[in-house]
Amino acid sequence: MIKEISEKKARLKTFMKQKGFKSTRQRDIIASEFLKCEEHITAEELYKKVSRRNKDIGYTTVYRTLKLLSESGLATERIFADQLTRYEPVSDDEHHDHLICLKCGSITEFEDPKLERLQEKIASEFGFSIVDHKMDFYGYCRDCKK
Amino acid sequence: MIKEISEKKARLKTFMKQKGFKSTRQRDIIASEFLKCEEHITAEELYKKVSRRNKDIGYTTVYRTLKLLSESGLATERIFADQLTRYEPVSDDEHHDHLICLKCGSITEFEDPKLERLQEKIASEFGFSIVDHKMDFYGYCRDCKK
DNA sequence: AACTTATTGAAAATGAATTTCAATTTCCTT
DNA sequence: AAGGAAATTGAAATTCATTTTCAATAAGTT
Ligand SMILES: [Mn+2]
Ligand SMILES: [Mn+2]
Ligand SMILES: [Zn+2]
Ligand SMILES: [Zn+2]
Repeated sequence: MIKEISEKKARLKTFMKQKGFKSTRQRDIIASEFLKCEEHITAEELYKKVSRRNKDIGYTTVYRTLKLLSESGLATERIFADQLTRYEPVSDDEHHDHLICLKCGSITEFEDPKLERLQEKIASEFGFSIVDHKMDFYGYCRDCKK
Repeated sequence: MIKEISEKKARLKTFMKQKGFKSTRQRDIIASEFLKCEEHITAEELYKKVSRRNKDIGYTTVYRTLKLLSESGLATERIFADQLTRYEPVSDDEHHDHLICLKCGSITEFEDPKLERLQEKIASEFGFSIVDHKMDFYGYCRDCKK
């Protein structure tokens, strides 16, 4: 997993070079912190993590770097019911959906090919071609429903 | 359908009386305009419709009345990818999901019991009990995909 | 009519996210 | 290594939808 992180950082560097963006100390720190963190993090949460050791890195730069990570394909933006933009590291190109607990806030991921196929089928009945979809379940997780 | 509207307005009145809210000219106008309008409207859009004939009704009151309509069960709040809060009249307690066209912006509604059942099945595998879900498809409608 | 309570609209406030801008840094070219 | 164009940075200002505040007004109860 440490290898995976440096591999991703290498990918980011390639992306930046290709786009004419510059490598900076800030981007490196923010990206490292992001890539090793738990999933579905907000800009503010990441800013706090980064600030712990680097008091000179600005809020704005965290926002900008998270955008950059999205553009490079290393992060995905997600917005759940609280309307905060969250980011999660992308592991290859696997797609997944989410179960969000209304009590503890935990987010569980799942993937179901049957579901994806059914979605395509429904869409095609309307002559609709799906580019993307959002599928979030809100309710109570095993621990919270008691 | 005109009967349906006045029926809903009656329901709203009952709700307001029960909650100790007052009937006002503004609420009546806003609710009427909302209930007869096309679906998935934003506060601003409704404000414009209302303002056309009633230049004295404030923006804030439209926001507040839309909230009231939600609380009374006559409207549902929906947020799609543009992050604007939209409201749609609720017809009984039927549930539906949405196909949103990325080109023309049209929103098509659908309902699929098979999909709902599959969702329950997936959730139960995680010991998760669903309270609500959000399922939006983004892509191109029949007309726009050419 | 008198009175209590809710409602209204304008303006101010909120809060996440974006933009602006002058100072600094990166990195390409000599 | 030095110069210089172009990108980046952080703080502060701005945006934009939505909410809150508050004094004036309207509703509904007695
Ligand atoms: Mn996820
Ligand atoms: Mn709908
Ligand atoms: Zn939980
Ligand atoms: Zn379309």
